Amino acid sequence: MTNLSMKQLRYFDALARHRHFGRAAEECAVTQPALSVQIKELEELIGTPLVERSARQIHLTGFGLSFAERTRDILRSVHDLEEFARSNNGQLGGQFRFGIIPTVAPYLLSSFITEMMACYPGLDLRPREAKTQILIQDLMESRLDAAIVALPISEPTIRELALFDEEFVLLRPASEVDKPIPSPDLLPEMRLLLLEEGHCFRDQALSYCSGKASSTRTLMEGSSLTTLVQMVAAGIGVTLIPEMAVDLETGSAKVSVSHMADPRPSRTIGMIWRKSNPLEEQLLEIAEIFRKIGTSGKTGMS
Amino acid sequence: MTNLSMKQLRYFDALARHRHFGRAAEECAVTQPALSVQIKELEELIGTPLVERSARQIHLTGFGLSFAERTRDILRSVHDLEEFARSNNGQLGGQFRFGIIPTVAPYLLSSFITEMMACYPGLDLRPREAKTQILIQDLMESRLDAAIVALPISEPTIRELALFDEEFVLLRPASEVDKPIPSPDLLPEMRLLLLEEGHCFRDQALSYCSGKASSTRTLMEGSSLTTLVQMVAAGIGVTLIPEMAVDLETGSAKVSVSHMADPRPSRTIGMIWRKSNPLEEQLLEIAEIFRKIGTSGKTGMS
DNA sequence: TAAAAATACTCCATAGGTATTTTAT
DNA sequence: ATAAAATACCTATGGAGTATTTTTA
Repeated sequence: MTNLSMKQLRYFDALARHRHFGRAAEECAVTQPALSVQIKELEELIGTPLVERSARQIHLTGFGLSFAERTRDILRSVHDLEEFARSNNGQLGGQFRFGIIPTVAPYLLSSFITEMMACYPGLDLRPREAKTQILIQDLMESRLDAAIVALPISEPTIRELALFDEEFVLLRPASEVDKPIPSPDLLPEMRLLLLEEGHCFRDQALSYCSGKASSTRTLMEGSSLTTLVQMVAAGIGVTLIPEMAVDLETGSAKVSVSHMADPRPSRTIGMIWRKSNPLEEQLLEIAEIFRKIGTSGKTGMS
Repeated sequence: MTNLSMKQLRYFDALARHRHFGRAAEECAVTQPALSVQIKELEELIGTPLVERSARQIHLTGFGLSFAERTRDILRSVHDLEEFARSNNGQLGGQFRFGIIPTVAPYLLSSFITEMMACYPGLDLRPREAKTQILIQDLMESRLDAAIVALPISEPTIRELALFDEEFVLLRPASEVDKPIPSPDLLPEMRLLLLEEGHCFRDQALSYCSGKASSTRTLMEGSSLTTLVQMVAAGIGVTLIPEMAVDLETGSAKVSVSHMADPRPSRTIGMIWRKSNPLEEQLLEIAEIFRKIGTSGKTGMS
């Protein structure tokens, strides 16, 4: 005698409803002896009679009645679970835990969530905003299913898919609007304002300046693009921001926006996930949604 | 592929906790391939991957996480059910639905319930007060597990167990206290007051009067012993009541209580249940409890 | 006597074990 | 190269079927 089995519960539930071994067996699509044996084993297993047998009609014992109620509850839960699973056939389901870096989140996350809710009504979305390294860590330790970051990230266990490029534009104080576009090398001398350590965008901007900036002591740091923009407006220096941040961040600030000379600086935004994730097909679908969000309204601007 | 099995849920739950096929298998006391196969079949059954396999570590998919939560809930319910059953090994459990006739209930039911609650703390007591015929009907149709009635009831499917006899005593107006004890035959002429049709006690009293009373038009009926006692006190007639009702019913009434001449009238109170009830042993225990209640404080009175 | 459940026995499906291969780090 | 899961194959358990007996109303 091992453990309670689903079969026993199903058979007993049918018996409790029909009060008749033959009809219960019919409902379960087995023969009467098969059901009888299972019920008997169930009673032996739990050590208490559940059924009063008699020739014409059977009854449940008082204990059997209580047992039947609980059994029914359990079977209902199991049925719900099966439905929950089947309604999800091959689809993404349950939770979708995804990360997004802070230099993208403010501009795309809300649209993305809106779109995702429309495409996957049952999905439990769990967004998380953090710097790239944190996201990669979370991804590899399975606290996230996917993340939106700047590529490449070059982790052997991580798959990366490029979605779109975004240009960096130069922000200068409004007073400098008519000055010529500086070369990348000159930016540090103009007091290039950067995000604080740890933001990938900082590194991307730095590398654009050929790394010279690291030897420059005039640059300052801010913890968000909004802060940087305000500092530029105050005449403290210049900065680079992703083009998609322009509308939101420069709306009321006294700054001038300029494209750098070719080759224009840019970064690649992409989605990453564990290579071992078996739902690659669904993740590609989601990546397409994000690509659509990231590129809409952009045509003609860059 | 048939239906979700308990085994699959147990294996998956272990896997979700250990995140390791080998250790999950160990916990389930099976080999790793056995568990792997079951998990794979579970995934096929529900049509969605639950687990991300990789060489060093495995993870659950977002859907797998949700599935694991529900699985755990179900297994907890099942475990509770098993505990509920085992805590009850061969004991009476769940509901105990019992009936009791109105001419016994007021005097013994409260003590009986108190005692039952002490002896069977987990038992869900469902008492029901009704006339004998109703109780027998309910018993045979399995709406009751047992009943306290006056014997015999002589139903072939019903087992009956005598518990104790109770004497009927004569109640006359207080003014008649010194008159001699009448013979049974004379009671109708003294205006014998009876319970209304359907009470077994009415029939028992009538049969004591040798059935002559049925041809007598002077008797009156009341719907409760209390009513009869009040009518006797008002001088309307005489009545017979069970001895155990004396204390409660005659406390403040102006009536005289007399024992009839030998052979004193009496009835047998007993417990009845379906012969098919498999818990006879437990029912006998309960019957003993009722016998104790019914005979306590009675010694020396009859 | 008849309806219904239990029992006896046989068979087959399937769960599980062992040995091995595949995979990913 | 190694740890871990998947696969292949075989065995044994146990669940289900058929035929029959027992029970009881």
